[in-house]
Amino acid sequence: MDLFWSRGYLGTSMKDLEDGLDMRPGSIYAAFGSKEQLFLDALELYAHGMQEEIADLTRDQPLEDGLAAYFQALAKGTASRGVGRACLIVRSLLEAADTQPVILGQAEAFLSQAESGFTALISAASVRGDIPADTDCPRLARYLQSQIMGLRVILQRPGLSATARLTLADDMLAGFLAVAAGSRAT
Amino acid sequence: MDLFWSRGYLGTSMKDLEDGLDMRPGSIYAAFGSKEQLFLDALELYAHGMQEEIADLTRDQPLEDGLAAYFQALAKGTASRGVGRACLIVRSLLEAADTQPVILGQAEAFLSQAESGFTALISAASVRGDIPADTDCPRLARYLQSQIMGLRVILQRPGLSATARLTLADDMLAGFLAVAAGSRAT
DNA sequence: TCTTAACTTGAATGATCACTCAACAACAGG
DNA sequence: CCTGTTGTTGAGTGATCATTCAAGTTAAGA
Repeated sequence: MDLFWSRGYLGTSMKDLEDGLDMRPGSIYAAFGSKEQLFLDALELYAHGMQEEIADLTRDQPLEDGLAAYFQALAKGTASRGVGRACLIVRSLLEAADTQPVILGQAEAFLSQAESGFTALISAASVRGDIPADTDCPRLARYLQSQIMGLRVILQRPGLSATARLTLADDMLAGFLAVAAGSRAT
Repeated sequence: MDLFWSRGYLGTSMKDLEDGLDMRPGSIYAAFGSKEQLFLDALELYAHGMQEEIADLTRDQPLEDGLAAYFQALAKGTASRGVGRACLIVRSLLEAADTQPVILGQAEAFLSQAESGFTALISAASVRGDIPADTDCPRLARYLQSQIMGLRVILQRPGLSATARLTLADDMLAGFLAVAAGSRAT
């Protein structure tokens, strides 16, 4: 998975995979069927881990604190799946856009799944009282997801100072809270 | 440029370029030197156009209206360089991350250039009085840029309803204005 | 120890990759 | 009409691509 994450689907050759998995081509094909299927398996593994990470955000703390900690971790590069790398699903979505329909479809599906995860998170927070009770949860979830996407992409830039990263994380949280306070169901 | 934009650097073969440019390999190499150089030229062309687009945002209207129109255009897919495709520079940044250092460097440089463009835009808006005069312009520009990145990436998803897109654009603007109102220089 | 099934190996496959270059065409100045 | 220049052509280069498969290895059951 790490190989695909750092090099992308097209950028990862079977040679790379042989070395990374310490398997010979025959074994790889016996186990996974094709390079594409292996990639899809890796993508699913990644997406599954990300789902857990989303669910853990508010395990022991209110939404605001969980998000604050998450944004900070992203900015510092200490988040488990955000070490200076944009989301693998986003990466795959962009890479597969016009050329790899199967991968595109899966990436889309996993993003939709992640959106549901955020919706559940926000819904629970509104029940708990962290945010207004009449919040339009799917709508706010979509906003949150696109904020995280933007943050993770911009953090990919090598030349961005540590303070700029942290300030950006703060602003992201502020923006989210402002929209959360205002995005009521109609 | 359109070829690279839709298929990516690795996903575009010389065969594709021969067809797209209607040139034979010899002419392409005589004119551009290498596939990488051709890509860099295309990236520069794209970045240049984007710079103009940024500058035009507030040509005849206050910042808020210009951004609102831009977000709407992105959501509807009518923006000139946002027709359902994420930014080529962002795409290249992700694709080149660990494998194509030269392209990575250029993508980084163009993003930094775009950030300057946004800073100038915001600075002018604060002088004009659209936003508080003591705004931390580079900081707000970074926030705006990451919002646009997130928006354009999420709009790349095929399965996203038209109303969801427009609502998201509205929320983006609301988030930006809230952060703009609060992000003063210290 | 023999049989059998499951798994691994790595050389070989044809396709495609980015790239080169000797031959050729187009045309301007003399 | 020749000559020099500039640009184009496309078959050909070796490398690398994803993939296959006959042969070899391993291990468990009888």
